[in-house]
Amino acid sequence: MQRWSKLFIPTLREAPADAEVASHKFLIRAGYVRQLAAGIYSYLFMAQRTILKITGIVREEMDTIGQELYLPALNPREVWEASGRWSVMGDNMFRLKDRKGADLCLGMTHEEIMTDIARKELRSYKQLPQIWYQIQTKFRDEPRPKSGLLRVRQFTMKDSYSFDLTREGLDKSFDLHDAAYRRIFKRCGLEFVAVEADSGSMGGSQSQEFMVYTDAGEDLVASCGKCGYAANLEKATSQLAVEADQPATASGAREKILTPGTKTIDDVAAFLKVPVNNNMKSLAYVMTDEVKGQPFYRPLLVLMRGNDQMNEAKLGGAIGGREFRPMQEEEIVKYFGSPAGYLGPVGLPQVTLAEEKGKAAYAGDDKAFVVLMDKALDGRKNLVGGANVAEHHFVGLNRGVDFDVTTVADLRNVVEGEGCPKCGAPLKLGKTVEIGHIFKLGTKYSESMGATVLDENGKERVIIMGSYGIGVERILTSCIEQNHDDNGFWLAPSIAPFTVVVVPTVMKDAAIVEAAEKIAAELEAAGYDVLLDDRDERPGVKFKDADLVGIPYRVNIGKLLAEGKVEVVERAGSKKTEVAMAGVLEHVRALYNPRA
RNA sequence: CGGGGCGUAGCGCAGCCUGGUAGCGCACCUGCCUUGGGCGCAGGGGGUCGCAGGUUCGAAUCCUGUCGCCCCGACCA
Repeated sequence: MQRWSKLFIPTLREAPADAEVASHKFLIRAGYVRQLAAGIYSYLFMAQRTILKITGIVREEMDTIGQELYLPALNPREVWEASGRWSVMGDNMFRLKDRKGADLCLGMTHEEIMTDIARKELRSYKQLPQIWYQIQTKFRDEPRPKSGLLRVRQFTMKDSYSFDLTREGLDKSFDLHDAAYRRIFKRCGLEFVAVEADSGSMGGSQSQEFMVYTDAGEDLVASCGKCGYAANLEKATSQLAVEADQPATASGAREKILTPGTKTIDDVAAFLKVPVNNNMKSLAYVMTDEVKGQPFYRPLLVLMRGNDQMNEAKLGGAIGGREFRPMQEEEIVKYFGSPAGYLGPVGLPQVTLAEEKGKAAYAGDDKAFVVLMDKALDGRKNLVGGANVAEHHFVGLNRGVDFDVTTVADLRNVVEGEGCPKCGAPLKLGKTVEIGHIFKLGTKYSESMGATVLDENGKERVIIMGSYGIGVERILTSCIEQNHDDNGFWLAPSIAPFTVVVVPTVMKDAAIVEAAEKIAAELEAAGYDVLLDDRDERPGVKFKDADLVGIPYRVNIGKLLAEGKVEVVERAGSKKTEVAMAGVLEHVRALYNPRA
């Protein structure tokens, strides 16, 4: 049992002005955390207690499928060079030098270190499969830390890695994680969805994210209430309504039209009286490419329907993970010979598509464009597009006649209400926070770093890996986002810093204090984490604090004691019940039994 | 990286425009009072006005630089 009067729980009546989201405000107000710098927080007593409970649950579940390790956060450059990520990670990686001038970094994730152990130690297929996990601090120099503990530069991650000989083995390791993650999040009291996701810069094939719906989220998830389909916007697709094409021009060929002052798609559509989606908008980018090891910038043109939004993750995937950025004004003039607003694919020099080690390669000089077309434009006729001449657009554009494309790909963002790709029911879009991510890495790291074993035929085989993460603090923040009101928040008893707070309303009343002590001791003995609010404060202060700090159950001992009763309050829903002294334990146990 | 905002007591803010040596509420300390939803009264402690430089007799206030923090954007050409 802990006594509030002895603890450091610095609650605040007001939240700092710069706190925006609920979890940030309440973590500060409830005395859980204090900020040290942008995206760097100190966890005080209450936060640390719940973090320990969360990691306790994570550890219990992970121990059923793997083994816990603990790896260095301070990493030498060499390990990250071995995988190629020393340069890929860019400014997101914290870097430093030791006294000898050698480069070090702070780990953002631990594929490299785990793979390094595997390549040095694993020799035989008989040692596989392995699942190794750790709970470690991760460091990421986020370009923009925000929303309290939601996007930070230092945080706790449970990360695990699986090592298998076969694809089937990887599938099994993946499924084990999927099941363990569901158990973990459920035990933490979270509502979550598992969604198809983009595997991003980590590389890999199948990828699944665990998301929590909250307005504080940064990711959009498209989901179908009918069949259960759910996917990150970076991956989501939909069934689109068929749209009517424009009739061909009178001549049957494309025609160049003067369209003065029409710099946006909407302007053009209105001017020509053509539906926006019969317009083809041209987005200009430059991408990094290389020929024979020589890197250079290559122009990239993306063709989309007028109303559609391009998704950068999808674009990145469509160009094989090459880096890209929007073209700047001077570059537009240089590559297109036209000012922005009138760009189109007609007459541009274009690359040819080659195949290199199973990866798409582009052949052509540095003036040659890669032209990508969104799938929604596939088969469309007589489109409107820029003429690469100021104040002019073409009508009657047709692929194969007026222009060619390098690749057709799904590049657009799904819009709410479009048909589910599986069952056709309308899709919903919701903001979410990512709390976990599991994916099949394949051989990306084991191959580049040389992690191999001998199989039963004595043949060298590259280990097949998976990588799996959980953001520990995000479990806490998500719980608060999902369970709060104006007065504070409540956590699931499994992760709350205390399960019950016992509140004697008047400390000068010996009978009340005695009864409170008795009840607190009784609950403690029954396995509850009990906080006794023995502060000499007015009842109102104690009640306000109790509501604020996330404890799911409260027992008030006060004026009802004259009748031999106390009051049990369930924080979620604020349900109050009068209970006889002797029945308190039984009543609370019916709400939650820590030993069940 | 682009744009915007803010740095004055632990928290929330005023003062700055129009320079004259810093204030309010909450919190904190002492005493009295009160005791079921942040009670009341009295007294008290606490601030390099983010930092550096400049202008001035004099700078929280004006100027320059710098650091920090927050928000928006970094797809619709």
